[in-house]
Amino acid sequence: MSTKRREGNNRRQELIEATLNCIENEGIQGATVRKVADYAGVTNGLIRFYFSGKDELIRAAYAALLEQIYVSARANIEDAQLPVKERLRRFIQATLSFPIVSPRTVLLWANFLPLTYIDDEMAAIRNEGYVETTNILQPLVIASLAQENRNISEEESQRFAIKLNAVIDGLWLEGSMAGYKFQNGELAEMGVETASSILAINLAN
Amino acid sequence: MSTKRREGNNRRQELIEATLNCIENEGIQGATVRKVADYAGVTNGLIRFYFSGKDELIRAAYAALLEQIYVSARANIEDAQLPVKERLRRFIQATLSFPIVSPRTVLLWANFLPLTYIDDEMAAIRNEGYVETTNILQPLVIASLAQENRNISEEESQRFAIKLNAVIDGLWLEGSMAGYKFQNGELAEMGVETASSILAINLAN
DNA sequence: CATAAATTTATACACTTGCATAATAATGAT
DNA sequence: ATCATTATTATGCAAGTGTATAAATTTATG
Repeated sequence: MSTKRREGNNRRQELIEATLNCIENEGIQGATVRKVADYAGVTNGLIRFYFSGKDELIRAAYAALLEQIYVSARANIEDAQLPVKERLRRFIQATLSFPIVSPRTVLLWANFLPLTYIDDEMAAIRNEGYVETTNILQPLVIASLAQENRNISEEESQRFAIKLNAVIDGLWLEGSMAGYKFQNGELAEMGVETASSILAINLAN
Repeated sequence: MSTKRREGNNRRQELIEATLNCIENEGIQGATVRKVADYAGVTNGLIRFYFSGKDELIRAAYAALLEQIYVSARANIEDAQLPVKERLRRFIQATLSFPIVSPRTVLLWANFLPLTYIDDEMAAIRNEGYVETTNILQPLVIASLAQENRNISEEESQRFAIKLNAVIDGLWLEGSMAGYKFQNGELAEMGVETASSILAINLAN
């Protein structure tokens, strides 16, 4: 095989992407160093040049996946100028749209999840982003209800956040695995509707 | 090793249970025929006496898991004498209680899920029970709302069922993976509350 | 209790796995 | 152009994989 050199300095990122593609198509058990190398169009030895071993590659791929999800989820809600209710609505809509809603994302998530119960370092990667995501909803809930002069306890707001989070996760699963059931934007619409019901507030625009 | 013979005719079931235990603890990649045999306290050759190969063992284990989930979910709702609202409430409560809510169940579910996208026979096993479960909620929704003289379209009832299913799935995930957050029965209570909000009906007793 | 059938173990084999190491090729500095 | 550095391939190895097969043990049957 002829030795091809990278143009930029993106081999490491390419290998991570190849890992995700391989896991998506072959499953975590099918993701061997040789198959990942195939997906990247290189030979297996190269992986050990950029990663200390397979474990580090898998961990890097998991971290990259979570990062991609977080970036998509937080799109458009950072703008502090926006009304709170609109930020809450946008968060729900973004989480219930492509690319978060897709067979690929849910498959990768499901493949990695068990590893976080076996490998402590994988658990740490998961927890890093977990708190972050959890703490998005609760402040938005508190602020949105405060706008309607509804002041709720800390405990109540936490339960609201958990309920909203559950609806979003459940619709994400259903939309990702049975996407043919939903028209464009329908899933996000149902998410906003349900969140409105739970909070007894009108989030639609 | 001394050859120990079974008392009853339950070796096959024991091997399936051992497979589930092994996958729960070691993940699907760690579930080799030798490790499964260890979990069952036999030697690896025996697996081939009861199953045509590893694939059949995995499929049997997946089918057994789904069966266990379905049995738990449908507990107490078969009784046609019960008021519909109570049957709906019981279904939600059962799905949001042990053993469906547990790290084991969600871990096994996550480990098997990717296989249903790779192996057609695994996909078939999943689909067998899928329609069955989906069709539980929608009739209960229609009947519950009809009791309040609210007649809804087929499409509307379907959307309600999808929303309820999403809440249940999402709470199931959260409760299984972060069970420490919830007191006894709290998860089921939140499920019934949320379902009540979505349907604009009082399901609590 | 002797013999056949059913169950379980033991062993071997070809193949795959992650990883190590050496050889080769491409790049950059001077 | 030369040479050191970086990147990539090629090759090999020890351990683990699923599976096949024969041997051993237990149970059932007469």
